[in-house]
Amino acid sequence: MYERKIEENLDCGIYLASKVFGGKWKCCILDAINRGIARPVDIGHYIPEASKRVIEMQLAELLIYGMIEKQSDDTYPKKSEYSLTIVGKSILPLLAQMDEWGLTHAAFVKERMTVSQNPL
Amino acid sequence: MYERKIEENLDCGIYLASKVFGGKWKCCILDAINRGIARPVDIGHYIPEASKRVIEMQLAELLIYGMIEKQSDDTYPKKSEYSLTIVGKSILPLLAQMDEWGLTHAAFVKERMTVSQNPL
DNA sequence: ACAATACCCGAAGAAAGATTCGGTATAAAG
DNA sequence: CTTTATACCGAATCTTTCTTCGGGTATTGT
Repeated sequence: MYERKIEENLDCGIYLASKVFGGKWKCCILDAINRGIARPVDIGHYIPEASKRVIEMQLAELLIYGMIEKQSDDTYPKKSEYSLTIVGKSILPLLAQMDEWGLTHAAFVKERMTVSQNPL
Repeated sequence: MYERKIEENLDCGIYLASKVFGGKWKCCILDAINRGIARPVDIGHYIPEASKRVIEMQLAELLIYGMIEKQSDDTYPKKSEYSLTIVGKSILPLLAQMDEWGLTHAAFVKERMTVSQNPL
């Protein structure tokens, strides 16, 4: 079984928050589910750049953290549906603000990145 | 020179934002500088868990992105001082909110993590 | 001279995270 | 009976990020 090597600081709010929704596509997944895109296949179509596997893994994480919940009727082909929990919904305003900050300052940041030659 | 393999999407505000302040200690560094802890040595003392090197690297990144600026009078031993730029200050409310969200839901998340046996 | 201090940098390797590929399960449709 | 569809999981490999260690520079104090 996998065991983390480097200690975590879950008492830092920012650290905990970024653990919960800091994966490569978690924000997009939450956004998709919030828009009613409930099933893994459809989330995959909504975010075509993300690999199928990472969506599965991050859905699993979000489930563990209690950000989303799953309804899975056992008809076949399986049709799992995910929805946001109350706690899951509570981060949406935060994501919206991050997005807004990013879009507002995108030009500034890009400018700075090209001026200094470093590719970060 | 290091070259990124995987394409980035800098047009997503969240992606850009997390690129700018998403490193392991960038938030803490910004917090420190905001509190007037201006010099690398002192930042290091303020965040003893962070390695010296990562602080240097993340300071350099924040400088490139224009979140902080450097005053370096060339007396010796060198005394560089960092301060937040206007743009750098503009993310502070966001960080405060992330921290608040994290602290508010820390107990919930930790509970969920222990109930499901997975160590993430 | 020479240590001490403070900042910065490079490079090797470890750790975390993502990607890729393959597999399981089940039932309905062809 | 074979194919198709959907969800999920495991493992190898690759990419990115962090750690660790060492070095360089230039001044001040001994």
